Amino acid sequence: MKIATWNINGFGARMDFLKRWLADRQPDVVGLQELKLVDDAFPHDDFEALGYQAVTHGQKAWNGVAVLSRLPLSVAQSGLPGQEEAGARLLTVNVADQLEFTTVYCPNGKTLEHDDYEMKLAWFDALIEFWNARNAERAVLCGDFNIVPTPLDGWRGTKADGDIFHTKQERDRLQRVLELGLTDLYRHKYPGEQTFSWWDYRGGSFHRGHGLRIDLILGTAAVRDNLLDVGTDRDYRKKQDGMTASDHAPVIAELH
DNA sequence: ATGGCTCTCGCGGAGAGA
Repeated sequence: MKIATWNINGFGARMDFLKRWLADRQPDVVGLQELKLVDDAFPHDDFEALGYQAVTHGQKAWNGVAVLSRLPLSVAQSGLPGQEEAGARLLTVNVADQLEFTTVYCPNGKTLEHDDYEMKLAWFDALIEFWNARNAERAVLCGDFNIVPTPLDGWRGTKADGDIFHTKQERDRLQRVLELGLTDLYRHKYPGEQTFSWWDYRGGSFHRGHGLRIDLILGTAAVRDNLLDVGTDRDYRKKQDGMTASDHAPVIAELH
């Protein structure tokens, strides 16, 4: 089973690029973030023609998450309880009674002084509470976490410590998520390697290697123990036949 | 660098992203 997470930065702007990627990589289950699309506008027929059932939790212009799957899906949770005002950022589905799959678009925070930073921390507290109440043996929590887990995961290393995305408060929240029984699949498989999943559009960041690893696939022990491989799909951070890429690349994990 | 791209809304240019 091939699972993936991808912040597509606008479904409308990325649909053709997304279809190309699905046909090329053939993932079984995909969590998408930043659709910036209302649910009614999602072209389900187009994706069913490609073999994918879709479930969306969207909103106009901002945020929005979805799961695409080649296996039957049922919705378990749409929206993080108590955090509705933060926007459409969480979707949990059951995949063919084989896997509980949650995708998240965690708040950005903007700056340490902005109200959104406190909102980000509170959102993570709610996520921890939400996950703590779940108990599926085979579960995945994936998405855009908007936190750089350790200095190894950002191009500026320890020089970025304390900046937004790199604060102790944010990293402590992520650590508490992991302590709920989840493993960061990439870091588990490649303990000392550096890879990124996001690069700024500006200033040639991609080609200069100025990126961050903020898109994560976390799994329970049952998922981790069935991990074959995991990595960033860097080719899809690049333009494809004139189609612009998202500023995030897909992250793909292959499981037994 | 003092955010230099790209997205959405909507028709100009502002706000957000990370």
